[in-house]
Amino acid sequence: MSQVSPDAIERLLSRRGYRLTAPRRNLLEVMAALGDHFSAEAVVSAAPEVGRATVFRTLRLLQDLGVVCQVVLDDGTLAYRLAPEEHHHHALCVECGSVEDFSSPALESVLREVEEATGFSVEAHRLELYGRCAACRAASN
Amino acid sequence: MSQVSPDAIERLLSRRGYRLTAPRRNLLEVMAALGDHFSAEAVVSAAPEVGRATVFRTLRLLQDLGVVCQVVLDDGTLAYRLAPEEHHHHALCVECGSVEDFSSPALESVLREVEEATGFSVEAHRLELYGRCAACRAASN
DNA sequence: TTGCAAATGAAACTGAGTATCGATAGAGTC
DNA sequence: GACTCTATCGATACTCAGTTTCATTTGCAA
Repeated sequence: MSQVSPDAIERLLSRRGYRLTAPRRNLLEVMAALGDHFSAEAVVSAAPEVGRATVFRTLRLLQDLGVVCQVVLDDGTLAYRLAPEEHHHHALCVECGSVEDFSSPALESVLREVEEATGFSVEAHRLELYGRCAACRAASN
Repeated sequence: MSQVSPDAIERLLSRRGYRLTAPRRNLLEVMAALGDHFSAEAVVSAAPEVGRATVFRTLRLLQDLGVVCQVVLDDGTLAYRLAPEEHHHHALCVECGSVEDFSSPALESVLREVEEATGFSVEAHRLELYGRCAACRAASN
């Protein structure tokens, strides 16, 4: 729920043996400033000093570290998001475009059911909801 | 669950007032032959007589008609699939790459819970599972 | 302070999808 | 069967997303 601070991520990086480079610091600032969720391209143009390849490398590194996650938009394109390390899902508002995280223990038991019914063993999953957030519903009554 | 036949789709097209053109017939054959799931690019190169733009237009049309659906692969790229019209989800085997459809009434009640807890009204959703299918599990013991 | 592997950046590439617009061709009508 | 009208098509060129390559730079541990 809480946004991860660039500082905390920097500490995580060095703890894991990754170098604390200027481009990485730079990108963390930029992503925090971009807010909610952002496209890779938005990061590229918000950090013109940083090379394209480095942006994508860093995005992947941060995903591997679990501090950035992918968001599948309703049209199927990908966005990224600074996110809590815990497993969570996204609720995207089709009206204001905001993204909320949520987690659902009940979903886990649904997956367990599917496993039993099909013999498929679930190792990972994505769940994305599209709809209207509380604020937008209130606004339009 | 059952694969939709090109024939049935052709009938659906004309019933809805769309023309039954040679490229469309062609693409339906190609998609059926590509099987399980396929990238847009695979369709483009499997149907060299059909223009790029037409492939994408047709993919979108078939999605709107509900006979083709998107599949989000584990790396976030999109694939397509001839699919039953009913709402369903995908279980992707990371070993053999196969896709199985499933549906889960229990999931619906999970969504209802989320709605009550957050005030978010869910209009659509995606759920993709990644793991190992029954056949691959049996094979590798 | 130095050395070297990790990380970077420029540039060119692939892959996925869109836009434009003149040409083509279903399919209903006569 | 010919006609016509509009949906559809295809060539082409474009954007956006992400990768590859490889020579250069730079954290940081010794």
